[in-house]
Amino acid sequence: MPRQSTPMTLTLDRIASPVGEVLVATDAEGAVRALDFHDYEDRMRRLLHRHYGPVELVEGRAPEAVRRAVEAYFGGDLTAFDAVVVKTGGTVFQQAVWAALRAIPAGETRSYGQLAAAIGSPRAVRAVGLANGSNPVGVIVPCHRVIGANGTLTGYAGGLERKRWLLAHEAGGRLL
Amino acid sequence: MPRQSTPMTLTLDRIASPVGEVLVATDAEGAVRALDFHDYEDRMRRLLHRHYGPVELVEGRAPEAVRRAVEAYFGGDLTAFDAVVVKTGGTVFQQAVWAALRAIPAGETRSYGQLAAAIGSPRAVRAVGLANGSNPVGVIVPCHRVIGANGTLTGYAGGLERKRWLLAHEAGGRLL
DNA sequence: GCATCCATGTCCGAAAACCGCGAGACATCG
DNA sequence: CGATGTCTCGCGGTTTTCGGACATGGATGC
Repeated sequence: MPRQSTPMTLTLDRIASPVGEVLVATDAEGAVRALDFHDYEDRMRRLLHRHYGPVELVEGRAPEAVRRAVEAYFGGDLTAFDAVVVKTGGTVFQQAVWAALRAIPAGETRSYGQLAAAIGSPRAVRAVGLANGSNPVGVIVPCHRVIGANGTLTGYAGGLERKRWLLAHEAGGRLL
Repeated sequence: MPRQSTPMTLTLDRIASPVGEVLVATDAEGAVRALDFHDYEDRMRRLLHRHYGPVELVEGRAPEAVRRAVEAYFGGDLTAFDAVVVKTGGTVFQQAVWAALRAIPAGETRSYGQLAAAIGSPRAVRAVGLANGSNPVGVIVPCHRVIGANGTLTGYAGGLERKRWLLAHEAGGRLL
């Protein structure tokens, strides 16, 4: 619950993708603070507000490196995000989860339990799901690579349809 | 509710005064973050923790300018604090109250109602009292200059005895 | 004057509700 | 029998809600 009074300013860009327009919020240093799909803009704002307090979003272009990475990823270069810098708020636990997410290579998946174990809290499975669901930087921080222990997709903030698409995209044609 | 994980480090100095030893916590820039009397050290730590999360206090000397100001004030130079920089956390409301406090000249007093009106929330009288009571920077931010509408001293975090002394000190012999 | 009572704004701490899970217990159906 | 489905319950972190507390200040009634 941030109590700061000085509002934070981010740049909001919109980039086309096969699964709909993507919103990207970058800060003054060019780090990505949020990424979401256009039909979840209010959710994005809510998350930003939760973490940083009052946030002002001004429409504008994200740094070219970021734009190129997004387009490259959707074009098929699955490692395009490796060099992108993201910055997040959130609790210690959430940061741990999100960091662990970025360690999952494209094309692979993990179960919520595996992820929980990876951060040292093997029983915090549901908490992982919760943290996953409040990930502000979609796609780049690949919360879509986490699925149920039995292979079910279970849920995705951008809609299960997109989760399915992303996983298929990353599988490159292999299985589902 | 600060969620930062990196602990903050402050310098804790002790300065003698006619009403007992005074504790002063200053940050790396030399700004005063807390000031309290020695017999309320735990309260000071509690407030610091509330505002900044984990705080590490290392014993050491405050900047000379701060030390001199404290000694000068207790020596009779009532304007000695004017140039001292204080920095506080707290909610928007609290910051407003504390800012309004510093605008009260030495030798004068205000009622809780007057202060509430001054910050634009005329009915937030009790809230002002509450904010007053959680002022981390005693004496410099003169919460002791606020008294009941009928002239009662009503309360002081450092003990009513000290409040009385401070007001008498600032009145310079005039009345009570 | 003095005791009582009440409306008031803000903040804190405790408690409850919320979940993008997962394991186990059963039931069902070939 | 085994594969599959539904259900129940415990799990842990976060968010939300709620109940008091309070450095007041008026309005009342004696």
